[in-house]
Amino acid sequence: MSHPNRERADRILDAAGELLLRMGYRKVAVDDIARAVGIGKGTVYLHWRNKELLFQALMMRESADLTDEVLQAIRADPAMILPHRMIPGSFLITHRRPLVMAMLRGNAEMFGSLGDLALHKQQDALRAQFEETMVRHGLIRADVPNLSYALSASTLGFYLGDTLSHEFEDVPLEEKAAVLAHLIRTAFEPPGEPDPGVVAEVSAVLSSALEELVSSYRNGIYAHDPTRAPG
Amino acid sequence: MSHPNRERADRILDAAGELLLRMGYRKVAVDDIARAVGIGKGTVYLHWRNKELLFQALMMRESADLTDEVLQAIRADPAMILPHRMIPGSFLITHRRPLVMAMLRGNAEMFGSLGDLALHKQQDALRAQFEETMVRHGLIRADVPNLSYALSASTLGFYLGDTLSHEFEDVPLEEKAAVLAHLIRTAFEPPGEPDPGVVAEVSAVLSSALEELVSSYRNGIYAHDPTRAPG
DNA sequence: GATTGACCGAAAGTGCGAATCCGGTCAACA
DNA sequence: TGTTGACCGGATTCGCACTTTCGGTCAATC
Repeated sequence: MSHPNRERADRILDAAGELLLRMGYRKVAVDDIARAVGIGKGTVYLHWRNKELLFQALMMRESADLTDEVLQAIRADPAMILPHRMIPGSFLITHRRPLVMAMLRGNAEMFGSLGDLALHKQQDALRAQFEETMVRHGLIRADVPNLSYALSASTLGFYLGDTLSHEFEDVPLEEKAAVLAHLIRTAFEPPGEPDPGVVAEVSAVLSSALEELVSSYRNGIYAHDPTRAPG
Repeated sequence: MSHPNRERADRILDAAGELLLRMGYRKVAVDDIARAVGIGKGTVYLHWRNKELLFQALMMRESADLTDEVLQAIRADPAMILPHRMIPGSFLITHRRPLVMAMLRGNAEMFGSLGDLALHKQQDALRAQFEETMVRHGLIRADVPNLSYALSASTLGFYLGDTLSHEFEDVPLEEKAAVLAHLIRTAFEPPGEPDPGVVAEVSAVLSSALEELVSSYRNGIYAHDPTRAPG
């Protein structure tokens, strides 16, 4: 069985991520990555069929790690699934991952035509499930019009933040998260304290959904399909 | 007194706006504008010293017209000054002005280095006054952290809307405005009905501030400074 | 079998003179 | 006095040959 070292694959992705942040997709040569790791260029192609798949794997790993961080936070405190904690929490976690930030800001300089492909599909599915679960358990108000759009639009501005305007770029991230928390709680959550039993149940449901997403990401990372026989 | 026709100036700005939308700042030649109006190129320079000032005048007129529309809406119904009506109202009015939309989306293709200059300064000042007045009269909650940032970030996503993602691009504009209204009311306004007396008073204050802004814009449009004597 | 780097060809970059475009001016004109 | 468009020159674009870069392969090597 041809099983290229996973540890080596990770070192390759480490180098790729570092170089990607520094010089952008187009300026990073596969050779650069190989030399940074101290291996031959051909070896990189033992792991992924081409450059694009390599970087897709990199972004998958980033997504997996990020999702895992959220998952851990929920495990540490199930009340984290409440929208006004979950959303600002994800906001903070995401902002500590420059590659993910660059990706969802659509940084065209950094990712030259690096299509997100199925990556967003799964996230969208999860978000839909999140919303549905929340509404069903009464953790999000039923009277919000067009909930999907409402959440998306309300949140977007926080992520794009000082992409334009620079006006608030030195407001501390935690303070921005606090503002987001206020917004989500007042506009999307029902008044009063949530029922601990419901929280525990929803927490369990979402945790397993997140687990599934993480392992789905992880599976995609090292799939290089070495046995590609022609004909 | 050298007073080039204001009506002609307006026709020039009309043509400039049309061409700007169609081909972008760089591709619009002053000659194109002149020919579209049916006048000589030199005549354009009787109105503005150079191309950049012409387009600044165009954007000023857009801003003036937009602001005036908001003003008229307030005059027609003073309750329009309530945040949950004012902000979605401005949202709708703005979205009907493609040039303004392009400008605040920072459409670099369309405006090549066309600095906003003092244009944003005044809008920021007005926004600050709006917020301060609202808070002082109890029309916006006092417990919102970092109000300026909160309003800005909450609103931004609605304006940027489907610049990214395209996911919600065929949600009707009015529905988006309704979502925004819900957001603003629940997150920024105090519960209960506002006092009609307060509404009338604030309406008067804001109206005169808007009037001032409109005429400030209008003054800038035709200022071409023909008597520029050297040293 | 795993690994490598010389090698290939396509594609992108470079240098540079020629051609073109266009903002801005102003003498001529109405 | 108001208007114009030919004209100027700086900047941009174009054409084109040449060079370099780099993704991907594979015979040779370990």
